[in-house]
Amino acid sequence: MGREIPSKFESTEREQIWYDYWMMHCYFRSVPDQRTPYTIVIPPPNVTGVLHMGHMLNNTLQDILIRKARMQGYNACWVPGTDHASIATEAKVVAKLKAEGIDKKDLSREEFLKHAWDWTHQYGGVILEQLKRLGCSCDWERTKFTLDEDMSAAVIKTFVDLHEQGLIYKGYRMVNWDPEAQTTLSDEEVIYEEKPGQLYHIKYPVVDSEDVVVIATTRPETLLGDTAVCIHPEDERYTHLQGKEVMVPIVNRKVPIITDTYVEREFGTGCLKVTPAHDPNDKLLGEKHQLEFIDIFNPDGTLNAQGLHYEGQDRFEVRKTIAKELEESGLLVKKENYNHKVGTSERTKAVIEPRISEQWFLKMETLAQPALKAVLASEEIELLPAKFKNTYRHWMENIRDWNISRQLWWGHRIPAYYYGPGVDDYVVAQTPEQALEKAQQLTGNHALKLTDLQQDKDVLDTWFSSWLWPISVFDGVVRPDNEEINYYYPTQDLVTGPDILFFWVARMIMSGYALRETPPFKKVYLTGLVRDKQGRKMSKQLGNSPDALGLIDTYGADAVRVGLMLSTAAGNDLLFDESLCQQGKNFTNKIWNAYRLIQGWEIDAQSPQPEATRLALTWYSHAFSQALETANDHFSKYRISDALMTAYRLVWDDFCSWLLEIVKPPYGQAIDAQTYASLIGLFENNLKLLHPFMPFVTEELWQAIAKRSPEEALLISHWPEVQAIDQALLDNFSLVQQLVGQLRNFRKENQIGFKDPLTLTVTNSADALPFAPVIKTLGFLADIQYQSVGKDAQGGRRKKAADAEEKIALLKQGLEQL
RNA sequence: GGGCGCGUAGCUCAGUUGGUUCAGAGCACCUGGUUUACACCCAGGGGGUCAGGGGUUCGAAUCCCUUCGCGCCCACCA
Repeated sequence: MGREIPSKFESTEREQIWYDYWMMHCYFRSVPDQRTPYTIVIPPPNVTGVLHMGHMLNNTLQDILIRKARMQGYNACWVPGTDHASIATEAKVVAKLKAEGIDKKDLSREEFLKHAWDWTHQYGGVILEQLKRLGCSCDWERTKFTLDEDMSAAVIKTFVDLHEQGLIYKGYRMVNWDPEAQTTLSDEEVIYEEKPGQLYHIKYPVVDSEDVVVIATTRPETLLGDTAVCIHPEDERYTHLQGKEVMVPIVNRKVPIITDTYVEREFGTGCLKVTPAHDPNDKLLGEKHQLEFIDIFNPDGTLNAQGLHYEGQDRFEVRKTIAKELEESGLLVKKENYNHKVGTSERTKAVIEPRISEQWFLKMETLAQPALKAVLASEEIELLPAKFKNTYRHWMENIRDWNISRQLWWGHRIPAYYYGPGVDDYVVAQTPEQALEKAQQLTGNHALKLTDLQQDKDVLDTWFSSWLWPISVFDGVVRPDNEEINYYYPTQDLVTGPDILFFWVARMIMSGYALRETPPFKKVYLTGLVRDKQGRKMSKQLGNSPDALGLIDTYGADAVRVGLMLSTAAGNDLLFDESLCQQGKNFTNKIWNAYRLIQGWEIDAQSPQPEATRLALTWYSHAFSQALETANDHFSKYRISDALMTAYRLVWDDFCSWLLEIVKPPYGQAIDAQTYASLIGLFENNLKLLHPFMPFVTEELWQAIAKRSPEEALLISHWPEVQAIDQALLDNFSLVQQLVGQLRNFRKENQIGFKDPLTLTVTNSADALPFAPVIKTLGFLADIQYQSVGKDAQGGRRKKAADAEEKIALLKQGLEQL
């Protein structure tokens, strides 16, 4: 690169060039060696996703951490990858096929999976390419996908092992059914939303009597599945009904009136209809009182044959028409408006239907114990910010078994093989061959063939692969003693959003202790949500999410990174405003122009270094060390935003506004060689400090300063060391800064131009005037004269601040005497 | 219903064990400046009853109580 550099940093073009340069020389590649490892595993984004603000935020943070660690001499390893996201991806593929006129129902499992893989191959790499544009220095050769063969092997092995330990079981349970995706969801995937609804009061005639009971329900359609009516045993209003039967309207089914203290007498009519197949509480009642379970729904949320003449109609449609039918037959007493919480699917937004079905579960209680201890008692794992510890504890202490089966095709298929017609006629094994062997042993039937085995149709919850991520990416599940897992694991930091604290973080902690008896990471940095300026969550529906790549195109990746980091304390939401990117861009430009100034000077090897310059350079090296120390401290506390602001002010204010203004040679004159060399050295340190935040512009300037070999790239240079800091010197300089300000005001107030020479008279109290030559230079002073005014009273130790104030006051006086 | 957190300048936020580094930073704003790195700039400036009230203390943004406003998490009231 020649001496001429453009007047602006051409981010779009140059960022790409530097990224390719790094990639070509493979400096992100890490292999185990003598150094201490510093490892981060990426929260794998959805394979078919595109980069959004949340990704930019947490990946910028990870990149800053990994780049700084790399510069500090750690063997930095950031493992990238993507998640197959079974329900989300399957939903997208189904929608795409539908748009093409293909119904999933008409496809075989194999045909559907082929479409899903095609989709994955088409879009799978997109988000990773976008991360490269952000500047993420991941170890790309290690890129993993949660459905890769080795990842899959880890999942299957874990399932088999946990099953053998008796932790995985099959259960006939009430689960959250998503009629849209037609699969079950774990409790964590259900979002409860307050929704307006209606409370219907319905008459149930008492058998062999003119009497009726009135029940209140928000879901009248479920009466088709009613198998009892329940009252409180001590409710005097209904004592006379105990032991009798009622007739369920429409279906005309005789059902018993049962009593249970579960019923709240004050709510509604104090009389509860019991639908064991479609309500978790009713299920408990049903089991307790041995009631019949009648499932009235098809998987898609329409009614089945139990729905009589409503068969085939949608549940919400039936709710309306059934109310109408009841009204016509005079059984509807009233309906009132009522707000209630409705469970919806996190992914499809469909209203959840509680349903009884056969599912696979993982027992959580024993797994949770060490994970709870690790965060709360031993603090082997630290959550940042710590306020999430409470939330974590609450969840872990009340943990429920994890429903890990999903009625989907896109995912890891459950390794259970049925050899007979019964629901329990199965064996669990890693391969069909092993399954056959087991089945033969178990049944004693050695005539069993592979074709006699039927593999379970369900796949595993996506998180059942993600929870192994920090271990499986190093092949630590299948080969638990390999060199890589022993070297890289446990990882250091995990950076992710608090929304997946339970889905993912807690479960990784559990798998870490279950599989390796160690924590998967030491710190968890929980970012905030990215919100818009009005504080609203960014979402596609609102259309308030800026186009992430568009921002990079407009401002450059460095600027966007700085913009994001400027106001983001751990765990605090980030109110994002594009002007932050503008601020980032302004800073990029400022750094760029500082270099343009320096490199534009002629160098004169002969001319001596001015005293003011010598002093200023000394001061800046101390100021730099102090800022570095502060920034290091912020980093150690994961206060990334503060670390950046420290560097920002150092470079903008101290370096550009003070140092460069002092050393700047008069127009047309050359700079002495010694100063130039020192200045370049100091500027290089600035670049190192800024590199983790703004990798591109700093590398560009680093390479512009001198021709460097790939081994000398800034990316792998060494983080600066903190030198001894002379605090007195720094204090003195801040006096200088104050005094120069006073001088400027003095000129302004008295309308004295900068060309007019001034003389400052200093009394002997301030005769230790620090940095006099600097003051002379910056204040455009002709001279500084010292004047004795008698003995100075120096009684005792005066406070530094008071002393300084006095000095400034005296100096001011000196000015007024001019 | 239970739990956690927040409220400091116009905006976004620092403010560690109460005290002369306590009222701060960045942005925004106002005033003045540009033939000589950068107007994506420079110099200066204004601006806060630290949500309201009460208490503890020699002393409170900081600790306690209370009211109001906001956010998040958990929970089976039909």
